[in-house]
This record gives sequence, C-alpha cells and structure tokens, in this order.
Amino acid sequence: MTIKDIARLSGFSVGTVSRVLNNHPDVSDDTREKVMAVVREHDFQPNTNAKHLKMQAKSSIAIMVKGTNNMLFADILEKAQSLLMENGEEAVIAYLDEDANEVEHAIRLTRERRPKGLMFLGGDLEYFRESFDRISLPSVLLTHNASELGFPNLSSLTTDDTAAASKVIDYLVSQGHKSIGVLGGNPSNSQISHSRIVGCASSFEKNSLDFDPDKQCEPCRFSMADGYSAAKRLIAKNPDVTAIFALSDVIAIGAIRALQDLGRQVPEDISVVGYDGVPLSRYSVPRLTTVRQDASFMAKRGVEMLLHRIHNKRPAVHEIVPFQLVHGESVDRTEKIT
Amino acid sequence: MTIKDIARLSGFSVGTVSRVLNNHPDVSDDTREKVMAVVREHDFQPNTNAKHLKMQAKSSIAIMVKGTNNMLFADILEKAQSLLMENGEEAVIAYLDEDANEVEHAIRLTRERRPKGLMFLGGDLEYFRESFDRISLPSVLLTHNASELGFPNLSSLTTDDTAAASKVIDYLVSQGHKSIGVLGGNPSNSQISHSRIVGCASSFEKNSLDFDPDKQCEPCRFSMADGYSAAKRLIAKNPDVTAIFALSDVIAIGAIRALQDLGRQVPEDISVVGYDGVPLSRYSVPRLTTVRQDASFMAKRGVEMLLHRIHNKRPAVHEIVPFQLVHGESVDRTEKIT
DNA sequence: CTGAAAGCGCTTACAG
DNA sequence: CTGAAAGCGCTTACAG
Repeated sequence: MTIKDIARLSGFSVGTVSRVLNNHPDVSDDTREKVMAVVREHDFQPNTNAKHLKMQAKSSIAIMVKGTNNMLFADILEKAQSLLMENGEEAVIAYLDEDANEVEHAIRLTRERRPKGLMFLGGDLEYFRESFDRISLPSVLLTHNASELGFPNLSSLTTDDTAAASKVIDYLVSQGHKSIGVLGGNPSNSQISHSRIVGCASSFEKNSLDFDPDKQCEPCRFSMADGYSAAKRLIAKNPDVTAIFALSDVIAIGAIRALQDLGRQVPEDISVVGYDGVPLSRYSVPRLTTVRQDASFMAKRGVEMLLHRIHNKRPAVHEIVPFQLVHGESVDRTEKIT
Repeated sequence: MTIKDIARLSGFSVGTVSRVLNNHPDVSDDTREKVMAVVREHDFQPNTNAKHLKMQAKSSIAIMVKGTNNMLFADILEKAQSLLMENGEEAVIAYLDEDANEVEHAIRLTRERRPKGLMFLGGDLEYFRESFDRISLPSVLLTHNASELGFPNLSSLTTDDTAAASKVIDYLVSQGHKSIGVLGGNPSNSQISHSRIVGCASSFEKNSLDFDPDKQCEPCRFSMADGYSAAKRLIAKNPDVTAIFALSDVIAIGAIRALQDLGRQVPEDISVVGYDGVPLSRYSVPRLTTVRQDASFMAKRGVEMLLHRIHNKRPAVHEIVPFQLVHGESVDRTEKIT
C-alpha cells in the first residue's frame, strides 16, 4: 500500500494525497475528508524511507551510553527516551563499553543513520578533543563539562563535580575522619573522575590533611564488581582508613559488600559515601550518604537543550546542575567508630 | 556527497560504484581499487534512506522494554544490543511503562520504522492475544511463554516460572517455614507473575499448607519503591509471616529495606527470596537467595532466534531456559528465627 | 484548491 | 566486467 494506491482509491492525485497526509493547509475540507477516509480504511502509513530521502530529513536522536551497569545513566536514559518520544523523536541507543571511544562510534553512527542530534551519557573529554570536530550535528554531553573544548555544536550539562567532591571530603572531615580513601575512576585527567579527585585534593589541603593518591586512591571501573575488588585492594594497602568516598553509588554498594565480607561494619567500623543518588541508594542496607545528581532534571534539561539547538539553531550552552549531599546511614563520626 | 559524485570523480558509472560499495563480486579488482580510493578520500557513506527505499529494506530491530527499573531487562537489553551491533543490526529501543500496551506500541513503531524484527522484554500475554495478529514481523518475547498463543511469527524464551516458584516455596518449607508471604506481580492471569503464583500455589498444596492469596499475597509493581511499600502492607495484614518470596530481586531489595525499617532483621527475623538473579543480588546486604535467570544466555539466544527467523524464515519456537536457585544469605531455618 | 512532473540517492535487471 | 536506464515512494515548486 503506497500513496499511489490511496490516490487511485480516493480519486485524487498523489500530490494531493501527500498534502493531506502532511496537513498542508491548502486542501479543501471535502478532499481532506475523502482522502483520510481511504487512509483510515486501509490503515495506511507513509514510507519513512521515501519521505526522509525526499526531505533529506534526519531521523531520530542517537544516544551513546558510556559504560554499562551505570544506574545513573540507565535512569537518565529512560527518562530522556520518554521525553523524546513525547516530542515525536525517536531514540537510537548504543551501549558502549566504559573504555570505548564514544566519539568514533558517534561518527560512524552519524554517517549511517543521519540522526538529527546526538546525546552522550558520559564520555571521555580526550576523545572529544581528538575527533569531535568531525561531527557537525547538534550534540549534548551529560555529566561532563565540555565548555573548555569550545565546540560550537556541543552543549553540556553537569554537576559541579569538583565542588561536590570537596563537600564530601569536608563533610567526612567534619565527622572526625582523617584517613579517607577514594574509590573509583581513572587516573587520566580527561575522565569523569578527574574533577572529583581534584575536589578531594583541594578539600584535603584546605583541611590540612595529606593526600597521597597512590596510597589513598584505588581506581576502578563503575560497577559493583569493580567497587568490590577495589575496596579490598584499598583496605589491603591502607588498613586504617576510617572512611571511603566511592565515586559512584554502584561502586559504594560493591565496597560496602566487600567491607562486610572483611568483617567491617558500615558505618560502625568504617564510613562510606557514594555519588549519583540512584534509587538504590535509598534502599540499600545501610542507606547511602551520597551526592545526588538529579537524573530526571538532567534528562529533561538535556533533551530540551538538544531539541532547542536542533530547531532554533541556538548556540551551545554549558550548564551546571545543582547537587545535593543526601544523608543516609553509611557515615558515622569517628569517635563512635570502634 | 552522493554516489554520483563518486562516479564522476572516479570516472565510472553510478552502477559500478554501487556494486563496489556493496561488494558485488563481478567488479574488476582494478576498478574496485580506484573507486574505493575516491570513497576513502572523501570518507563517503551511502545514504541509508535511499538504500532502504530502493531495497524495500527494513531497518533495524525494535526492542520494547516493558517496565522501567527492571534490572533484569536492563541487563538483557545491553547484551542484546551489543550482539545486534556485532551482527550489523541496529537496535531501536522503546522503554514502556509497566502498564503500557507494548503490542499497540509495536504496531505503531512497525508502521513508522519498518523494522526487520521485534524483541519484547516482558509483556502482557493479554495484549498479544488481542492485537498481535496485526503484526507480521518476526518477533521474540523474552521472559514469557507465548506458545499457547500460537502466532506463527512469535517465538518466546522463558524460564519455567511455575517450576521455579514451586522450588522456592519447597525450599522455604524445607527450611521450616509455614507462613510464607508472596510479594509482587499483578493478580491478572495474563501477567508474568501469574505462573509464578501458580507455582507457589501448587507447592503449598503439595506441602499441605493453606494458601490464601488475599492474606499471603501483596501485588505490586516491579520496583524497589513498590517492593518497599508492599512489604509494609504485607506485614501489616499478616505479621506472623516468617518468609517472603519476592517476585523479583528489586522487589526483594525494597522489601528487605522495609523489614529493616520495621525492625526486623533479614534473615534472623524473617527470610526473603528474590527472583531474577541480577548482579545486585550478589552485592546486597544480605546477599539474596534468588532464582537466577541467565540474562546473558537469554539475550544471546533471543537474538539468535530472532535473526534466524529473519534470515532463514524458520518457524517460531518456544524455548525454556533453565533456572537456578542461588543461595545467598537472606534465608534462615525457622528454628533459628527468634 | 489540484494535477503533472521532476527529483531525492540509491540498486539491479538488461544489454553488451 | 561495465553502463544506461528504470524505479523504489515520497514531496514540492510550477501551472492552472
């Protein structure tokens, strides 16, 4: 069933049928009615390929999800997809490994798919610096600040990771902790974790505490399994830490499990702070003290920014989303630590 | 840049360029080389819309994810998407509400997108019965058995929910539990939970225990938040249960949190069993005793089944995936329960 | 308000 | 092995 069949069946030309289908104003009501009757009767749906070919139209929004097992991204993704759907846009989603090059992938996908816009959930700024100039589509990067890159078509939306990390360390220090470990992330300075480490360092300095990354930091990927083993490594090399700052909630969950397995209770024996504020952090035992990034808001704002850029050719913007230190049950004051 | 430009630049006809691009055998090596040189130089990528239009080709595989917050589906989804990508297929993903009509959504998406095949992650058999006859695409339904529906183009892959649920109840009974509550699912008999409830009922009967659904079951959606409130409702109406079978791990996690908040320790005061075997179940405190469904396997097999049906026109098949009762730390014998 | 016609960028018999 | 040409299903000036 094509537009041609509808034309024949309704007695009008394909041009007129096309106009009816696209709600073109200059069609008589009578004609519109008759054509639509046939369309409805046959449940006709125009061929998107032909339409797009003719209109040189882009199809859909492509979303790169960097890193699997990332609950925050899963959260944002779902909401973004729903919002896109409400706006009549389709989402093509690609899950990438935490170490994959999302920009190269996007370039490939862009050629094949010709999407209208790109959304990146996480990413490595280094990859953007290297090859994002080959992308001219409106794009938005979430949970990373891309302002320093200066690409005119790349907006970004992020919490102030440095400030948030500082606040976490400040808080732990205020609770009497002096020996604090940091779990997660990649030492490379282009990774999402770098600014968080920077925030930690500045807080340690402000509080006149030494900060020896080799001794206090244990890098790991963003998953429960990696958090689990990283926590064990940290405790092995630095058994006297009284608090751990995990760079994501899933890492924190893995770490808490590891600590329990080592016979250390949280928070009685050791405190743990997470990052992200995923739903799980409200249901874990103990509930997590964590930095909450507002997934709903990020999804909403991210989609808005992207759609604005697509439809109104607005310039790229870089926004900071407020964060919130949510108090759970995973932190104790040191004097209470046995 | 179109195939026409490449033809002009390389000195061959568009037909020849097309043949080179599609690895058609009858092109001379010399020609192939020359054309490819131009293609590479300009980083040319053919227009998918035109290609698809011409080839009447379907694009991509559409995946409907039924219910948000479902960790098992998130797991399967990621793996399925990777496998599809390896096979050169693209995944268009739609997250649907747990109560949405996935079949209607698929029908709409099929018209607009013309995918090659459909994958359903969860679903309501009633919706399939009502309207799946309007879909003629190769499809596969995961975590549900669609054999009784008899659609020739709908395969399915599921664990034996009834047997698994029976085994859980048998196990709890063997540990001395007589007052067992069931959390989650929808009482409607077309829902994923129905066969699990049936399994419970048959086990209760076999063990000569009464089973009063009104008193022992508390329906809820598949999320931590709903598991949390459902557990509270269950305890309120039936305070003497010594064990709870949650119809999914996320429900179990919510339930454990609720029990803790009510001052009941798991498993010391009350035992909890989950369902799904998501990674979190290995890292929660306590670790969950749960029915493990193999997400990797289901993803792999599901994709295989779908691709086979698409390429080889094989008939629909309905397979049962083995399950496994994984022992964690969330179940105790009643004599030890205080 | 409507029709006839060109053309979007490809693929693929058909000839040679 | 290669080219010329038809045609996939649409949209949209251009006429009238």
